[in-house]
Amino acid sequence: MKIFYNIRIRYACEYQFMAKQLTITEIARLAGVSAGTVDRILHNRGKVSDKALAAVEKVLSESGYRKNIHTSAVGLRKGFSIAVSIPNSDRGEYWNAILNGINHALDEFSDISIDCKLAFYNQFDIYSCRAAFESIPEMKPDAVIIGASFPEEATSLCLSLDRKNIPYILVNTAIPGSFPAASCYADQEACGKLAGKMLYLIGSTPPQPGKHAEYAILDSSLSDTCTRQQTAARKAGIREFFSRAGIENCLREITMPAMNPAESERSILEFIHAHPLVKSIAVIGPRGYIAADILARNGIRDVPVLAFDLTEGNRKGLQAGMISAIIDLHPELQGRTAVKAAIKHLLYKTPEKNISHLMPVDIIVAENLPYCKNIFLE
Amino acid sequence: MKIFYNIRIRYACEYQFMAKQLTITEIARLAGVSAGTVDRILHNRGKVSDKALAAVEKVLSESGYRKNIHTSAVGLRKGFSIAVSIPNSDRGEYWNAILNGINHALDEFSDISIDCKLAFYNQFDIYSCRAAFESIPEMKPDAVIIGASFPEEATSLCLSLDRKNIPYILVNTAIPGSFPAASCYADQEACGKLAGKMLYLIGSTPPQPGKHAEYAILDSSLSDTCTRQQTAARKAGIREFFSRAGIENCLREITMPAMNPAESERSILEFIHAHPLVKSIAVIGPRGYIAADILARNGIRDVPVLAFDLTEGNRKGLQAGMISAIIDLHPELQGRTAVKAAIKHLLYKTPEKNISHLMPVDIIVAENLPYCKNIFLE
DNA sequence: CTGTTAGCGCATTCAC
DNA sequence: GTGAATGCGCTAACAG
Repeated sequence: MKIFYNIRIRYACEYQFMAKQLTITEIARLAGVSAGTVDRILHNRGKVSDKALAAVEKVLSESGYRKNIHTSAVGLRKGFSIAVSIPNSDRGEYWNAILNGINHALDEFSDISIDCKLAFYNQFDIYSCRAAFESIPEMKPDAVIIGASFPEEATSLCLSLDRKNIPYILVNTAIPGSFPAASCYADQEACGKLAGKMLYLIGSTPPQPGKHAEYAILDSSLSDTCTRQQTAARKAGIREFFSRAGIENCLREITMPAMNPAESERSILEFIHAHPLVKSIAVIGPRGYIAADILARNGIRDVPVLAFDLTEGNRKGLQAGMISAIIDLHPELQGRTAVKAAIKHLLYKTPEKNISHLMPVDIIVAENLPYCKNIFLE
Repeated sequence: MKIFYNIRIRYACEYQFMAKQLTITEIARLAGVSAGTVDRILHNRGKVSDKALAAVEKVLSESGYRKNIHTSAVGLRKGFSIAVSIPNSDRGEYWNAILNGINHALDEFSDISIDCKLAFYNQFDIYSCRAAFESIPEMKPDAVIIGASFPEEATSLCLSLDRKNIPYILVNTAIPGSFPAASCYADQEACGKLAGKMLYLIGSTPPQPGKHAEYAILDSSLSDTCTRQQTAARKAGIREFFSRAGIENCLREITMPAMNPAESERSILEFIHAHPLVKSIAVIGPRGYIAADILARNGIRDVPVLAFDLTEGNRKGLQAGMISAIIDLHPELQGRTAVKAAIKHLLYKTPEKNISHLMPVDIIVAENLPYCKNIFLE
């Protein structure tokens, strides 16, 4: 938007005035044509004389006109339909936060009538994912929001949508080789670097003499392909931080069989006792609170835990002091941004494609936890 | 908003459908009255029979109706005028970020025609503040956004606006005894606690044997009354963190005469040499990078600096490694939230008053700096 | 008290 | 090719 500064000094203060938005009627008047002609030009649906076109484009470029998407939607007198396919998840879990963001955005834009169809699938069941993805084109949506767990299935859905010329937006993960209208995700390797720094910081407290310190990365093994790629990127980021900081050879790794509590507990405790120099643990998967709980129940209080994702469990772990810090990838913001991108794409008819919306990554500790939930309250 | 879940199982996935928004005409039809009557009820501008009122309210409550603020603004066929009075500041400074947030929101809501008049004043010149504040009522604005530096002047402006029944929104600082439509600010004491934790964390790296560690709070003295109140709250927060953590008697304070570079440098260096146990410094004012620069130029590399506010200078200091962490109070979000609150207040005719919008507080380090700017990109 | 009416910015249809 | 006319959700003025 253009802002015209009309500054004059008075007393000791300056005044600015915002420019008024021009309307289509106004543009038409200035160009000496009718509103209908301007509209035809804006939507390039033909049958306009070169003379009229030149006149209108001149006014358009000089005035910095932007159409009012809300009245535009009213004029269209039809809603849009958006299909969403993401993994199912319980309240307080990661994918549920993305869903919250989507719902929030639909709410925020409730004046644009949007019919949103959701097809959930089981993150660990490739067949349910195929079924969900196959049902998407059948819905004949105007746009699709895709949260991928299985790369091949996602790619095939993207290609199918490309063929049908239906725009789609990716959340949480980018899919190489696809041509989304937009993708909304956090840079996992950057998250890893941030995690590395926090792992290092929380692990150095309180200072202790002698011996060099060690830091642990805990990976919970059960997960789908996309999640594994993400955790690999996080791991690489952590290594990158330590390597850049010149702290070599201090990272230890441990895997936790996520679906076997007894075995998990055994291997974590064994690891801790075998590695007394470990000063802090980063839990790469979303279940930091489970590892933290195991440590707490076994009286291990001097090994702070760093977790990923502000899930219900991690949040409670942070409040209880069992978790020291959480890296937040803003899943709600991802969902919200995806819906906004879809609306933009549908209402502005000639939008750019393949826009990457990189999420902010935040460190949540006990002190700022109470303030971190209302980022996009209305 | 009400969401109706219309779930049916198919393949292995669930479908949900969003509810359609009802229109005023639809409400009128359901209640057996005309649209005009519904409108009168929605804006309680009287002359409605009890019977009609009851019928409409019934439909209203059952349908969870929410009016479309954008077409509403169109129907009003008039723009609103908002006056903004905040301290002047250069690009990249704190108040400029608030202004950015305001401009961003005006842009986001450019379809609602808003005429925004800005009256800047000099943060350190009470006379310019009086002049700016006195000019506000003259503008006859529909709503006012106030950024206060001088409590008395702000209070008097608030009272004057109260008398005239003009809603106002406070940014950055709350003003006791006023009745704003909303206030948008960060909890400074909470920021202090967060700063305390970070000060402690960055100060404990690398671990060192013997002697207990000390931590410093650096206060730059030149500032207006409101800022002094804020820095006092931050200081209290830092003390609170250390006291709760059971780390007693380890905080040292130093004041820096902000307008005297030579004197600042002298007193900081003197302080550092007199306090060799100091492990890290929190700069309470917005000019952390100046202190950081003094340390860097004098070869003091083992005392990490914690700063407040993502100003241009602090941002560069962080990138250059002279500053270790920055506490961000999201000034842009404050400005944006203020405008949104104003719009809400003006368009929904019966809004609640005195809503506190508490900002999130974030820790910015080198690793997440590149991702922290686009929180509310459209 | 109430329904009707006109008009806002936009998109579309339909004569000319 | 083009402008006029219509309708969307909403508000406000007006006539009964």
